[in-house]
Amino acid sequence: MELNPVAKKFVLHWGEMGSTWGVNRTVAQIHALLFIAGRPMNAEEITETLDVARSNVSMSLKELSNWNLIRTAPLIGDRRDHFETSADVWELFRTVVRERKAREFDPTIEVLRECLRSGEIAKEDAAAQLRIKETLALMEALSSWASEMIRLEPETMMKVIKMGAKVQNFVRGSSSGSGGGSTGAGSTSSAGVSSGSN
Amino acid sequence: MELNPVAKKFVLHWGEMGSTWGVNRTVAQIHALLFIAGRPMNAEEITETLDVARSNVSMSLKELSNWNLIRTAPLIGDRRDHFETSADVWELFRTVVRERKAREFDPTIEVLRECLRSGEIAKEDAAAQLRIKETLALMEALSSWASEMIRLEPETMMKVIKMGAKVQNFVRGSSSGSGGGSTGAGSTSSAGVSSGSN
DNA sequence: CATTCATTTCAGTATTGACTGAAATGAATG
DNA sequence: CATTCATTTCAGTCAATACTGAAATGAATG
Repeated sequence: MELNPVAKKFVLHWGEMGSTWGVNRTVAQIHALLFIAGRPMNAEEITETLDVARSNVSMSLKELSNWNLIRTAPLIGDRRDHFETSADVWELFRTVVRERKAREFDPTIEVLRECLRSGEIAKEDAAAQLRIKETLALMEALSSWASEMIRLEPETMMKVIKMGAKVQNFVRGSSSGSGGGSTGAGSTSSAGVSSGSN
Repeated sequence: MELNPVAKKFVLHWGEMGSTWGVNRTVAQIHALLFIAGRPMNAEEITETLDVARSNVSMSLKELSNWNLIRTAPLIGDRRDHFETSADVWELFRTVVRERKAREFDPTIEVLRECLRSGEIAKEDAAAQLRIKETLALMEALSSWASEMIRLEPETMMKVIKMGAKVQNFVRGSSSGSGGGSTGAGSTSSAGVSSGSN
Protein backbone atom coordinates (compact mmCIF):
# COMPACT_ATOMS: atom_id res chain seq x y z
CA MET A 1 0.00 0.00 0.00
CA GLU A 2 1.39 3.34 -1.04
CA LEU A 3 0.67 6.04 1.51
CA ASN A 4 -0.36 9.48 0.37
CA PRO A 5 1.60 12.39 1.87
CA VAL A 6 -0.97 13.16 4.54
CA ALA A 7 -1.25 9.58 5.68
CA LYS A 8 2.52 9.34 5.74
CA LYS A 9 2.80 12.46 7.84
CA PHE A 10 0.20 11.13 10.24
CA VAL A 11 1.84 7.74 10.60
CA LEU A 12 5.33 9.15 11.06
CA HIS A 13 4.24 11.68 13.64
CA TRP A 14 2.29 9.09 15.56
CA GLY A 15 5.37 6.92 15.57
CA GLU A 16 7.44 9.68 17.13
CA MET A 17 4.77 10.36 19.72
CA GLY A 18 4.64 6.68 20.57
CA SER A 19 8.29 6.89 21.57
CA THR A 20 7.54 9.51 24.20
CA TRP A 21 4.51 7.52 25.35
CA GLY A 22 6.25 4.28 26.14
CA VAL A 23 5.46 2.32 22.99
CA ASN A 24 8.15 1.96 20.44
CA ARG A 25 8.05 3.72 17.13
CA THR A 26 7.15 0.75 14.97
CA VAL A 27 4.30 -0.29 17.22
CA ALA A 28 2.84 3.19 17.14
CA GLN A 29 3.32 3.47 13.38
CA ILE A 30 1.52 0.22 12.74
CA HIS A 31 -1.36 1.29 14.87
CA ALA A 32 -1.56 4.64 13.12
CA LEU A 33 -1.45 2.86 9.78
CA LEU A 34 -4.32 0.54 10.64
CA PHE A 35 -6.30 3.46 11.96
CA ILE A 36 -5.79 5.57 8.88
CA ALA A 37 -6.27 2.65 6.50
CA GLY A 38 -9.63 1.89 8.05
CA ARG A 39 -9.59 -1.69 6.83
CA PRO A 40 -7.96 -4.98 7.86
CA MET A 41 -4.40 -5.37 6.64
CA ASN A 42 -2.14 -8.40 6.63
CA ALA A 43 1.38 -8.45 7.99
CA GLU A 44 2.99 -8.57 4.56
CA GLU A 45 1.21 -5.43 3.48
CA ILE A 46 2.21 -3.60 6.65
CA THR A 47 5.80 -4.72 6.16
CA GLU A 48 5.89 -3.24 2.67
CA THR A 49 4.11 -0.04 3.57
CA LEU A 50 6.32 0.80 6.53
CA ASP A 51 9.49 -0.79 5.19
CA VAL A 52 10.47 -2.72 8.30
CA ALA A 53 11.31 -6.39 8.75
CA ARG A 54 8.52 -8.89 8.63
CA SER A 55 9.50 -10.20 12.06
CA ASN A 56 9.37 -6.73 13.51
CA VAL A 57 5.79 -6.40 12.28
CA SER A 58 4.94 -9.72 13.84
CA MET A 59 6.32 -8.66 17.21
CA SER A 60 4.66 -5.27 17.05
CA LEU A 61 1.29 -6.76 16.20
CA LYS A 62 1.58 -8.99 19.21
CA GLU A 63 2.39 -5.95 21.33
CA LEU A 64 -0.68 -4.16 19.99
CA SER A 65 -2.75 -7.21 20.86
CA ASN A 66 -1.43 -7.05 24.40
CA TRP A 67 -2.68 -3.49 24.50
CA ASN A 68 -6.08 -4.62 23.21
CA LEU A 69 -5.73 -2.12 20.43
CA ILE A 70 -6.09 -4.46 17.49
CA ARG A 71 -7.91 -7.62 16.68
CA THR A 72 -7.67 -10.12 13.87
CA ALA A 73 -10.30 -10.03 11.17
CA PRO A 74 -10.35 -13.22 9.12
CA LEU A 75 -11.12 -12.65 5.45
CA ILE A 76 -12.76 -15.32 3.35
CA GLY A 77 -10.54 -16.72 0.65
CA ASP A 78 -7.37 -15.51 2.33
CA ARG A 79 -5.67 -17.59 4.96
CA ARG A 80 -3.32 -14.88 6.11
CA ASP A 81 -4.12 -13.09 9.34
CA HIS A 82 -5.58 -9.64 8.89
CA PHE A 83 -5.51 -6.99 11.58
CA GLU A 84 -7.73 -4.04 12.27
CA THR A 85 -8.18 -1.41 14.93
CA SER A 86 -11.24 0.49 16.02
CA ALA A 87 -12.19 3.42 13.83
CA ASP A 88 -13.59 5.18 16.87
CA VAL A 89 -10.85 7.28 18.37
CA TRP A 90 -12.74 7.74 21.63
CA GLU A 91 -12.85 4.05 22.08
CA LEU A 92 -9.14 3.78 21.37
CA PHE A 93 -8.54 6.46 23.94
CA ARG A 94 -10.55 4.54 26.46
CA THR A 95 -8.55 1.39 25.78
CA VAL A 96 -5.24 3.19 26.21
CA VAL A 97 -6.36 4.73 29.47
CA ARG A 98 -7.53 1.38 30.76
CA GLU A 99 -4.25 -0.29 29.87
CA ARG A 100 -1.97 2.41 31.19
CA LYS A 101 -3.88 2.52 34.43
CA ALA A 102 -3.38 -1.21 34.81
CA ARG A 103 0.30 -1.11 33.93
CA GLU A 104 1.41 2.07 35.63
CA PHE A 105 -1.05 3.30 38.21
CA ASP A 106 -2.20 0.10 39.85
CA PRO A 107 1.31 -1.23 40.55
CA THR A 108 2.43 2.17 41.83
CA ILE A 109 -0.53 2.39 44.15
CA GLU A 110 0.40 -1.03 45.45
CA VAL A 111 3.98 0.06 46.16
CA LEU A 112 2.82 3.21 47.93
CA ARG A 113 0.54 1.14 50.14
CA GLU A 114 3.45 -1.12 51.01
CA CYS A 115 5.50 1.95 51.86
CA LEU A 116 2.85 3.01 54.34
CA ARG A 117 2.27 -0.43 55.79
CA SER A 118 5.75 -0.72 57.23
CA GLY A 119 4.88 1.77 59.91
CA GLU A 120 7.87 1.29 62.21
CA ILE A 121 10.28 2.93 59.82
CA ALA A 122 7.90 5.61 58.72
CA LYS A 123 7.82 7.16 62.17
CA GLU A 124 11.38 8.24 61.62
CA ASP A 125 10.05 10.92 59.36
CA ALA A 126 6.42 11.79 59.78
CA ALA A 127 6.52 14.49 57.12
CA ALA A 128 7.82 12.09 54.50
CA GLN A 129 5.15 9.62 55.43
CA LEU A 130 2.51 12.29 55.02
CA ARG A 131 3.76 13.12 51.55
CA ILE A 132 3.63 9.47 50.54
CA LYS A 133 0.13 9.33 51.93
CA GLU A 134 -0.89 12.33 49.86
CA THR A 135 0.72 10.86 46.78
CA LEU A 136 -1.24 7.69 47.32
CA ALA A 137 -4.44 9.70 47.77
CA LEU A 138 -3.80 11.52 44.50
CA MET A 139 -3.13 8.36 42.58
CA GLU A 140 -6.14 6.60 44.03
CA ALA A 141 -8.33 9.54 43.15
CA LEU A 142 -7.07 9.65 39.58
CA SER A 143 -7.30 5.92 39.30
CA SER A 144 -10.90 5.61 40.33
CA TRP A 145 -11.77 8.69 38.35
CA ALA A 146 -10.29 7.01 35.28
CA SER A 147 -12.17 3.81 36.01
CA GLU A 148 -15.41 5.70 36.12
CA MET A 149 -14.66 7.61 32.95
CA ILE A 150 -13.80 4.60 30.85
CA ARG A 151 -17.00 2.95 31.92
CA LEU A 152 -18.98 5.69 30.19
CA GLU A 153 -20.07 5.52 26.58
CA PRO A 154 -17.68 7.40 24.29
CA GLU A 155 -20.47 9.84 23.56
CA THR A 156 -21.00 10.58 27.25
CA MET A 157 -17.31 10.69 28.03
CA MET A 158 -16.85 13.27 25.34
CA LYS A 159 -19.57 15.43 26.80
CA VAL A 160 -18.05 15.22 30.23
CA ILE A 161 -14.67 16.23 28.89
CA LYS A 162 -16.11 19.07 26.88
CA MET A 163 -17.99 20.29 29.87
CA GLY A 164 -14.61 20.67 31.48
CA ALA A 165 -14.02 22.99 34.34
CA LYS A 166 -17.62 24.13 34.40
CA VAL A 167 -17.93 21.20 36.73
CA GLN A 168 -16.31 23.16 39.48
CA ASN A 169 -19.54 25.09 39.81
CA PHE A 170 -21.15 21.96 41.20
CA VAL A 171 -18.29 21.24 43.47
CA ARG A 172 -18.33 24.19 45.83
CA GLY A 173 -18.86 22.82 49.26
CA SER A 174 -19.47 19.31 47.97
CA SER A 175 -16.78 18.00 50.27
CA SER A 176 -13.79 15.77 49.79
CA GLY A 177 -16.35 13.31 51.04
CA SER A 178 -15.41 9.73 50.28
CA GLY A 179 -12.03 8.62 51.56
CA GLY A 180 -11.77 11.16 54.31
CA GLY A 181 -8.32 12.35 55.30
CA SER A 182 -5.31 13.82 53.64
CA THR A 183 -7.17 16.71 52.13
CA GLY A 184 -5.31 19.83 53.04
CA ALA A 185 -2.81 19.25 50.25
CA GLY A 186 -0.17 20.12 52.77
CA SER A 187 2.40 22.62 51.66
CA THR A 188 5.03 21.60 54.14
CA SER A 189 7.95 23.53 52.74
CA SER A 190 8.48 25.28 49.44
CA ALA A 191 5.69 27.58 48.46
CA GLY A 192 5.50 26.43 44.89
CA VAL A 193 7.94 25.48 42.23
CA SER A 194 6.24 25.60 38.90
CA SER A 195 6.17 28.88 37.07
CA GLY A 196 3.08 29.42 35.00
CA SER A 197 3.01 29.33 31.25
CA ASN A 198 -0.39 27.87 30.55
CA MET B 1 22.15 11.06 53.22
CA GLU B 2 21.37 7.48 54.06
CA LEU B 3 17.91 6.49 52.88
CA ASN B 4 15.74 4.36 55.09
CA PRO B 5 14.22 1.26 53.43
CA VAL B 6 10.88 2.91 52.74
CA ALA B 7 12.42 5.98 51.17
CA LYS B 8 14.68 3.76 49.11
CA LYS B 9 11.75 1.73 47.89
CA PHE B 10 9.87 4.88 46.97
CA VAL B 11 12.79 6.41 45.11
CA LEU B 12 13.63 3.25 43.21
CA HIS B 13 10.05 2.63 42.19
CA TRP B 14 9.57 6.21 41.06
CA GLY B 15 12.72 5.85 39.00
CA GLU B 16 11.33 2.81 37.24
CA MET B 17 8.03 4.57 36.61
CA GLY B 18 9.87 7.54 35.18
CA SER B 19 11.31 5.28 32.52
CA THR B 20 7.84 4.37 31.28
CA TRP B 21 6.79 8.01 31.47
CA GLY B 22 9.44 9.45 29.23
CA VAL B 23 11.88 10.75 31.82
CA ASN B 24 14.97 8.75 32.48
CA ARG B 25 15.50 6.81 35.64
CA THR B 26 17.99 9.12 37.28
CA VAL B 27 15.88 12.21 36.68
CA ALA B 28 12.86 10.54 38.22
CA GLN B 29 14.90 9.24 41.13
CA ILE B 30 16.29 12.65 41.94
CA HIS B 31 12.86 14.15 41.89
CA ALA B 32 11.53 11.42 44.15
CA LEU B 33 14.45 11.95 46.49
CA LEU B 34 13.86 15.69 46.77
CA PHE B 35 10.19 15.06 47.32
CA ILE B 36 10.72 12.53 50.07
CA ALA B 37 13.54 14.49 51.66
CA GLY B 38 11.32 17.54 51.96
CA ARG B 39 14.26 19.89 52.21
CA PRO B 40 16.74 21.50 49.80
CA MET B 41 19.67 19.25 48.87
CA ASN B 42 22.90 20.04 47.09
CA ALA B 43 24.23 18.13 44.12
CA GLU B 44 26.99 16.45 46.08
CA GLU B 45 24.54 15.04 48.56
CA ILE B 46 22.29 13.73 45.80
CA THR B 47 25.29 12.17 44.13
CA GLU B 48 26.21 10.26 47.26
CA THR B 49 22.67 9.23 48.12
CA LEU B 50 21.87 7.83 44.70
CA ASP B 51 25.38 6.71 43.82
CA VAL B 52 25.56 8.17 40.33
CA ALA B 53 28.14 10.43 38.75
CA ARG B 54 28.23 14.05 39.79
CA SER B 55 27.85 15.14 36.16
CA ASN B 56 24.81 12.96 35.75
CA VAL B 57 23.19 14.71 38.69
CA SER B 58 24.02 18.05 37.15
CA MET B 59 22.38 17.11 33.87
CA SER B 60 19.36 15.62 35.56
CA LEU B 61 18.83 18.70 37.72
CA LYS B 62 18.86 20.80 34.59
CA GLU B 63 16.28 18.48 33.07
CA LEU B 64 14.09 18.83 36.15
CA SER B 65 14.38 22.59 35.87
CA ASN B 66 13.21 22.40 32.28
CA TRP B 67 10.17 20.59 33.59
CA ASN B 68 9.64 23.31 36.19
CA LEU B 69 9.67 20.64 38.84
CA ILE B 70 12.49 21.98 40.98
CA ARG B 71 13.90 25.33 41.94
CA THR B 72 17.08 26.41 43.63
CA ALA B 73 16.94 27.41 47.26
CA PRO B 74 20.02 29.36 48.33
CA LEU B 75 21.11 28.61 51.89
CA ILE B 76 22.97 31.14 53.95
CA GLY B 77 26.51 30.22 54.75
CA ASP B 78 26.68 27.67 51.94
CA ARG B 79 27.65 28.71 48.49
CA ARG B 80 26.64 25.46 46.83
CA ASP B 81 23.36 25.34 44.93
CA HIS B 82 20.55 23.64 46.75
CA PHE B 83 17.49 22.24 45.05
CA GLU B 84 14.00 21.60 46.24
CA THR B 85 10.68 20.50 44.82
CA SER B 86 7.18 21.29 45.90
CA ALA B 87 5.90 19.26 48.82
CA ASP B 88 2.40 19.49 47.41
CA VAL B 89 1.83 16.50 45.18
CA TRP B 90 -1.23 18.06 43.57
CA GLU B 91 0.84 20.97 42.46
CA LEU B 92 3.48 18.64 41.07
CA PHE B 93 0.77 16.83 39.20
CA ARG B 94 -0.44 20.08 37.75
CA THR B 95 3.05 20.97 36.61
CA VAL B 96 3.55 17.63 34.91
CA VAL B 97 0.23 17.89 33.12
CA ARG B 98 1.06 21.38 31.94
CA GLU B 99 4.44 20.33 30.63
CA ARG B 100 3.30 17.17 28.94
CA LYS B 101 0.46 18.99 27.27
CA ALA B 102 2.93 21.53 25.89
CA ARG B 103 5.41 18.90 24.72
CA GLU B 104 3.14 16.20 23.41
CA PHE B 105 -0.39 17.42 22.84
CA ASP B 106 0.13 20.85 21.39
CA PRO B 107 2.60 19.73 18.69
CA THR B 108 0.40 16.79 17.78
CA ILE B 109 -2.63 19.00 17.45
CA GLU B 110 -0.62 21.21 15.15
CA VAL B 111 0.36 18.29 12.95
CA LEU B 112 -3.22 17.07 12.76
CA ARG B 113 -4.35 20.51 11.67
CA GLU B 114 -1.72 20.52 8.95
CA CYS B 115 -2.95 17.12 7.85
CA LEU B 116 -6.41 18.54 7.40
CA ARG B 117 -5.31 21.78 5.74
CA SER B 118 -3.89 20.06 2.69
CA GLY B 119 -7.38 19.35 1.47
CA GLU B 120 -6.57 18.27 -2.09
CA ILE B 121 -4.98 15.03 -1.03
CA ALA B 122 -7.46 14.34 1.70
CA LYS B 123 -10.31 13.98 -0.76
CA GLU B 124 -8.67 10.78 -1.93
CA ASP B 125 -10.00 9.17 1.17
CA ALA B 126 -12.86 10.91 2.89
CA ALA B 127 -13.13 8.29 5.62
CA ALA B 128 -9.49 8.68 6.59
CA GLN B 129 -9.92 12.42 6.68
CA LEU B 130 -12.89 12.04 8.98
CA ARG B 131 -10.91 9.89 11.37
CA ILE B 132 -8.14 12.46 11.49
CA LYS B 133 -10.75 15.10 12.15
CA GLU B 134 -12.15 13.10 15.04
CA THR B 135 -8.70 12.51 16.42
CA LEU B 136 -8.08 16.22 16.33
CA ALA B 137 -11.40 16.88 18.04
CA LEU B 138 -10.50 14.43 20.80
CA MET B 139 -7.11 15.94 21.37
CA GLU B 140 -8.44 19.47 21.36
CA ALA B 141 -11.09 18.48 23.86
CA LEU B 142 -8.58 16.84 26.17
CA SER B 143 -6.19 19.68 25.73
CA SER B 144 -8.57 22.44 26.68
CA TRP B 145 -9.98 20.30 29.45
CA ALA B 146 -6.48 19.94 30.85
CA SER B 147 -5.88 23.67 30.54
CA GLU B 148 -8.98 24.37 32.55
CA MET B 149 -8.12 21.81 35.18
CA ILE B 150 -4.62 23.04 35.84
CA ARG B 151 -5.91 26.53 36.27
CA LEU B 152 -7.89 25.38 39.31
CA GLU B 153 -6.50 25.45 42.81
CA PRO B 154 -5.17 22.04 43.84
CA GLU B 155 -7.92 21.87 46.42
CA THR B 156 -10.62 22.45 43.82
CA MET B 157 -9.02 20.18 41.30
CA MET B 158 -9.01 17.40 43.81
CA LYS B 159 -12.68 17.86 44.50
CA VAL B 160 -13.49 17.78 40.81
CA ILE B 161 -11.52 14.58 40.38
CA LYS B 162 -13.10 12.98 43.40
CA MET B 163 -16.50 13.92 42.18
CA GLY B 164 -15.68 11.78 39.18
CA ALA B 165 -18.31 10.30 37.00
CA LYS B 166 -21.11 11.81 39.04
CA VAL B 167 -20.63 14.66 36.65
CA GLN B 168 -22.41 12.75 33.97
CA ASN B 169 -25.63 13.47 35.79
CA PHE B 170 -25.26 17.10 34.82
CA VAL B 171 -24.36 16.32 31.29
CA ARG B 172 -27.51 14.72 29.99
CA GLY B 173 -28.70 16.82 27.15
CA SER B 174 -26.10 19.48 27.80
CA SER B 175 -24.95 19.25 24.19
CA SER B 176 -21.59 18.94 22.59
CA GLY B 177 -22.18 22.63 22.20
CA SER B 178 -18.95 24.51 21.60
CA GLY B 179 -16.99 23.41 18.59
CA GLY B 180 -19.89 22.05 16.63
CA GLY B 181 -19.08 19.18 14.34
CA SER B 182 -17.45 15.77 14.51
CA THR B 183 -19.56 14.56 17.37
CA GLY B 184 -21.05 11.25 16.33
CA ALA B 185 -17.83 9.40 17.19
CA GLY B 186 -18.33 7.54 13.96
CA SER B 187 -17.79 3.83 14.03
CA THR B 188 -16.93 3.46 10.40
CA SER B 189 -15.80 -0.14 10.41
CA SER B 190 -14.87 -2.50 13.23
CA ALA B 191 -17.37 -2.58 16.02
CA GLY B 192 -14.85 -2.40 18.81
CA VAL B 193 -11.50 -3.89 19.57
CA SER B 194 -10.86 -3.64 23.24
CA SER B 195 -12.03 -6.39 25.51
CA GLY B 196 -13.05 -5.26 28.97
CA SER B 197 -11.06 -5.84 32.10
CA ASN B 198 -11.92 -2.79 34.11
C1' DC C 1 43.57 38.81 40.85
C1' DA C 2 44.95 34.34 42.49
C1' DT C 3 43.00 30.57 44.89
C1' DT C 4 39.50 27.53 46.06
C1' DC C 5 35.31 25.44 45.59
C1' DA C 6 31.26 24.41 42.65
C1' DT C 7 29.11 23.51 38.30
C1' DT C 8 28.85 22.42 33.49
C1' DT C 9 30.32 20.54 29.27
C1' DC C 10 31.59 17.01 26.36
C1' DA C 11 33.94 13.13 24.21
C1' DG C 12 34.08 8.49 25.06
C1' DT C 13 31.97 4.20 26.99
C1' DA C 14 28.39 1.32 28.57
C1' DT C 15 23.76 -0.09 28.65
C1' DT C 16 19.49 -0.69 26.96
C1' DG C 17 16.19 -1.64 23.75
C1' DA C 18 14.83 -2.03 18.81
C1' DC C 19 15.34 -4.44 14.63
C1' DT C 20 16.88 -8.00 11.40
C1' DG C 21 17.27 -12.51 8.99
C1' DA C 22 17.45 -17.22 9.34
C1' DA C 23 15.51 -21.12 11.21
C1' DA C 24 11.63 -23.35 13.58
C1' DT C 25 6.98 -23.88 14.24
C1' DG C 26 2.24 -24.01 13.00
C1' DA C 27 -1.85 -24.46 10.01
C1' DA C 28 -4.37 -25.31 5.88
C1' DT C 29 -4.76 -27.87 1.45
C1' DG C 30 -4.80 -31.56 -1.74
C1' DC D 1 0.73 -36.93 5.65
C1' DA D 2 3.53 -34.21 2.55
C1' DT D 3 3.64 -29.71 0.67
C1' DT D 4 3.01 -24.96 0.77
C1' DC D 5 2.22 -20.76 2.76
C1' DA D 6 2.13 -17.93 7.01
C1' DT D 7 3.73 -16.75 11.51
C1' DT D 8 6.75 -16.76 15.41
C1' DT D 9 10.97 -17.17 17.76
C1' DC D 10 15.48 -15.97 18.77
C1' DA D 11 20.44 -15.07 18.54
C1' DG D 12 23.05 -11.56 16.75
C1' DT D 13 23.59 -6.73 15.18
C1' DC D 14 22.63 -2.10 15.24
C1' DA D 15 21.04 2.38 17.02
C1' DA D 16 19.73 5.31 20.65
C1' DT D 17 20.26 6.86 25.05
C1' DA D 18 22.15 7.12 29.59
C1' DC D 19 26.13 7.67 32.17
C1' DT D 20 30.96 8.62 33.38
C1' DG D 21 35.33 11.15 34.27
C1' DA D 22 38.31 14.57 32.94
C1' DA D 23 38.79 19.06 31.62
C1' DA D 24 36.83 23.71 31.19
C1' DT D 25 34.22 27.24 32.95
C1' DG D 26 32.22 30.08 36.42
C1' DA D 27 31.77 32.36 40.93
C1' DA D 28 32.95 33.65 45.52
C1' DT D 29 36.65 34.78 48.94
C1' DG D 30 40.68 36.76 50.93
